[in-house]
Amino acid sequence: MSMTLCAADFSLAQIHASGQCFLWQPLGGGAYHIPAMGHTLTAEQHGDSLALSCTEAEWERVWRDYFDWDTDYAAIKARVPKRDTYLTAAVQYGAGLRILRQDLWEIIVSFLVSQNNNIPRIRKNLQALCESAGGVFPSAAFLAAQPESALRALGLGYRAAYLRAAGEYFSENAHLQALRNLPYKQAHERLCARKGIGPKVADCICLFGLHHLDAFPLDTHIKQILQTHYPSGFPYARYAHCAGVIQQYMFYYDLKEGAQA
DNA sequence: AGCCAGGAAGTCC
DNA sequence: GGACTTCATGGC
Repeated sequence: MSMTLCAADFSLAQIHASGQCFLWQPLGGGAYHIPAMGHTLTAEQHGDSLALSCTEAEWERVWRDYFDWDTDYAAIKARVPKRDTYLTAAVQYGAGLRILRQDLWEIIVSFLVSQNNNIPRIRKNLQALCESAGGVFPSAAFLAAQPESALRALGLGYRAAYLRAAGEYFSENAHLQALRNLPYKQAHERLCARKGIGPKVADCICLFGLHHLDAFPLDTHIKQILQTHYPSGFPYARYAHCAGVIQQYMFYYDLKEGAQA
């Protein structure tokens, strides 16, 4: 390890388990191997002590941004009123969560794979995709060149056709860049025009791939939570520009009852 | 055997 | 606009 930081509102274990990144490899003992942005990092956390395998220059150039280090999560948590006992508990439970700033293309692929799927199998599918691409994350051009049958052979099911179509469209790098330049609503609308991308997956791409914190993905967990704990409506207005983070606290809090590691 | 998983598309009305 | 149904796959 080449550097050590003091980490507040930050937990590698919680981030890894929270269903936003699927290729971290747990090494045991609080350590993770993290491939991202064309780099790799080994990170190990004990309490608020975070040890990293990178140089300070690489931290500043790559990982500081990736971990969303400079967003004030304490300020977001402070928006939750104490009388909201459910969210108060959820925020305390997932106090170390972050919305990583991951690569847009990786997020598009990841959440195409995620639809009607579960987290352990999403990991397996994405690992199989990486292995088929020679050990790196498959590029858009690579997916565009795959016969659908080759992708189905990896266990991707009907999502194989969606991945191929996305590969063809996003091989044009300008299409990725255009998304980055749009505000949330317009990015969401443009994403929904792609085959295999509906409202929920588009929101995940906006939140995790474009860091639009207004995005509020409504998956089966969140829909159920809203029915149970907010039958008269969720106070979206209270969480303007951070609803996506609040959503992530709720999602992660809900996972603890599910049997997913 | 049936239901669920970070859903979307197609087909009705 | 909504409410079904179908689409692969694996785990429980």
